Amino acid sequence: MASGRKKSFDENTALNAAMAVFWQKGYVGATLMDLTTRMGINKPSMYSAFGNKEALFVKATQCYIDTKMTPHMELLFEEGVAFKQRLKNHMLSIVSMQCDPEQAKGCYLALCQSELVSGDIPEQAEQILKEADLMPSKLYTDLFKNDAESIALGLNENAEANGLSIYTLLKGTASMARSGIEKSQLEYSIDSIIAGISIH
Amino acid sequence: MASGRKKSFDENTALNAAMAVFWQKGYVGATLMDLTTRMGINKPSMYSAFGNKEALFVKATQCYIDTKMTPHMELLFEEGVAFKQRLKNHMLSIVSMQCDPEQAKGCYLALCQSELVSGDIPEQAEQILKEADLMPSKLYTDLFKNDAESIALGLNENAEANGLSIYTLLKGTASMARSGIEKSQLEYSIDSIIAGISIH
DNA sequence: CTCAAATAATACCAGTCGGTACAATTAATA
DNA sequence: TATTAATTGTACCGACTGGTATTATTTGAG
Repeated sequence: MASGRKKSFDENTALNAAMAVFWQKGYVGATLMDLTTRMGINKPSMYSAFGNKEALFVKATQCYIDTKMTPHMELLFEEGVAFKQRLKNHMLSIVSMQCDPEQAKGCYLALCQSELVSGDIPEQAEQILKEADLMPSKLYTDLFKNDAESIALGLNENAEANGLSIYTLLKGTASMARSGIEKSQLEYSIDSIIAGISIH
Repeated sequence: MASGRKKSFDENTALNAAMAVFWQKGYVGATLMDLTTRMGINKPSMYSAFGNKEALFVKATQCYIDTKMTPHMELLFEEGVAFKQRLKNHMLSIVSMQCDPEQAKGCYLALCQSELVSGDIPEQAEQILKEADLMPSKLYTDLFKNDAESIALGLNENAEANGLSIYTLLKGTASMARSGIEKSQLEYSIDSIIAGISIH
């Protein structure tokens, strides 16, 4: 059996490039020209490797979740670190990425989720974006509800509202980051929201 | 002198319809088809009345600022209302609009500002969006710096950071609102941030 | 009633969109 | 080395983009 011409590009490298484009331009705004140019391949190669624009987007989004979002989560459960400090470390880590000048500013997911209302996002893309939006809400709520220190502090009483407050502020920092604000200017708001939820 | 055929549509009504489309789809996502259909006119009428897509966008954006954004500001300076209560009233008023089911969810400006990074926004549109982003930062900072009650509470010490915290949270609520969350679920985060900035 | 001015409607323009057919290359197997 | 499978580059498709030329319609003034 003959085995054919070797692929001249690395799929994972190309996928990361596509992720960077969607991160910058969103789903609708990213054209196949933008994508294939940054991926360093041409259209037929993209279509044979990933299917179509929507399938590429789904894979790029999953890649973002796995490599850019999930890593911040373990900071919430670090042993030997006080609850509020864990919360702060987690949020600082996210804001740090949102403001990182080496990649697109803000949050890939927040950007693309804002496109959903337009009605121009195909079905599977819509689904993964909506699922990704539910995940943090649930995670934060569970944390406030179940963490021993959180319970000791009485923060489990308003677990859902506390979780939503954290998530809301992080969406705000994503938006601010996209407008070009520096990380150092956003740290204060993290302290504020953590202090604020401790009062109610 | 002959005076010609009467215009069959109201410019202000059409402009409000255009505003609604940009609010839903952003600048890039809003096509002339979307716009003219919702405006109830055809392309040549739009071009003769407003110039082109960019000029229409600039007018629609100014319309949003004047009719949808500015009205919330006076709540910050209402006589006989305590400082934190003024802050809360102001923020609740904004979140109420962001979640209003009668119009597009979230914030027109936040949505379109998120498109700036893509590089696909023409010059004048970019300018008005950037200016509109600086306005709230400055307003909140000045309020914390100069308001008598704010000074009495010591909140003028971190005026800029406090102002940025408020603005950041409101961008977060805009993003949450766009995802379809209810107003009642966001009120808690407002109390949290106001309580939080009082502590530092 | 005629004429001129302003509007509206239709049709069209070049450029770009996502997507694909087809032919030219490349490489391993027989 | 001939064959065959896989990837590449080029050229193209219909649909849609923002924008406009042209024609048809409506109006008030003379």
